[in-house]
Amino acid sequence: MGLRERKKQETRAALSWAAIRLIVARGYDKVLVEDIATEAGVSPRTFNNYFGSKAEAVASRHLDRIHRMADALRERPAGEPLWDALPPAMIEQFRPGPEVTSQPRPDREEWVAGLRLMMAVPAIQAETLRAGAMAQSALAAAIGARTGTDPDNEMYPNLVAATVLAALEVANTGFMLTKQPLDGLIREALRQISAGLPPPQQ
Amino acid sequence: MGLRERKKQETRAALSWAAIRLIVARGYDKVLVEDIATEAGVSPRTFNNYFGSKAEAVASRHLDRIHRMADALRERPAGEPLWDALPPAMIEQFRPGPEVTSQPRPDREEWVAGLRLMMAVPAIQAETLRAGAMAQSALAAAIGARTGTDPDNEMYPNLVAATVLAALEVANTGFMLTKQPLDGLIREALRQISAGLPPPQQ
DNA sequence: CAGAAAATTGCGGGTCCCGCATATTTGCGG
DNA sequence: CCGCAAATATGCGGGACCCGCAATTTTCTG
Repeated sequence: MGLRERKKQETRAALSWAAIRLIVARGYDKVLVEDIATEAGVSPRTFNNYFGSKAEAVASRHLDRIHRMADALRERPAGEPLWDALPPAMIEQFRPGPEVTSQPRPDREEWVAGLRLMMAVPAIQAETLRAGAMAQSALAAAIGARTGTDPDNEMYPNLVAATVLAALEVANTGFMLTKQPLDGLIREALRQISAGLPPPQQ
Repeated sequence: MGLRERKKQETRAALSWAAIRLIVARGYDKVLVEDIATEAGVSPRTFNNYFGSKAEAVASRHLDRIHRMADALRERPAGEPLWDALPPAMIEQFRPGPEVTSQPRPDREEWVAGLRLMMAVPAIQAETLRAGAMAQSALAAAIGARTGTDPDNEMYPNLVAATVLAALEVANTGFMLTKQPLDGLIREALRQISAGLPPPQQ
């Protein structure tokens, strides 16, 4: 990857992160595209070269995370069973990066409250889900590679990918509502799925 | 439900159906809100009283379908195991209604091609997925009622609902790509999930 | 049938999103 | 090291969207 490509990724990440920070702080409709562009040091027109909407900019962080999950899954030990490899590959990707830890950390409560409000915006929910759907094929490819199945001709890897993302979404929602640790929720969701989701005690 | 409520539902359905028909025929960005409103016999402003965007109007059909799935699930025989009740409750909801069969049926190939194009529009993908997420809680409630679990305090019914919708989505995609019958794809997806999605032959 | 409640409509304006043309930056070969 | 070609950033303009608000019409209720 040349310097050109690298810089593009940086701009993209800067825009996405700026969008999230501003929207969490101020609320979705009190942030204009112009604000985000200024914060990231580019022109408003350039924002729309990278993202088709504010919501897409926000969701792109989620998109990247899932792509990293797919990569992480490929790099798990070769012999490891699929359902053992999945939890760590997923949970890893939630460690906060430098752009978070470097900043003067805002009040935790305030941040989560702002996050909740942001995720309540219809357009953001929609784009976040779409980001998942976009990355689903990458995840399916990684799963296919692990299990010797072909995503283009078999349902299996696609179904696992879709299901895993559904689990992630349920865990995320649970985290927002109950504040239980996210990693525990993810592990529990995957456990139930790999057990075939049997109805309790019957 | 009074006459008032009924009429609102009719208008809503008329708008959604008009949006779909026009967009499938002409393409997403060659259909204005004004066109849809005219087709349904209301003013453009009224369109936005019902839907926040063109995409939401399109997706509302999906939303209704999932709500009907939840209702159908509640009406399955009492003793029937959950994973036996799900496939028929879901598949039922794809029978074409009168608004489809009454119209002079357009060319089948052309229709599917238009549908594919419509579903390729990012905004429509996003809103369709969000419609699923919206109806997910209704589905979870129905599942909770069947299995004696509480969606507010337990992960199980929410996880099943999310997973079932993921299966539906994979089946739908498979249908779009391969033209295999949808009901078979749904049954197969649910079967694999209830079996715990084991990797093949190992 | 009259009054209240609800739905429809028109208008106005801020924002978005994109096409297009231009300017600027980057990478590359000589 | 230089200048050319490709990629990227920017400015401008306009069509469409989306929503608040207030006025009008329709529907329900007693």
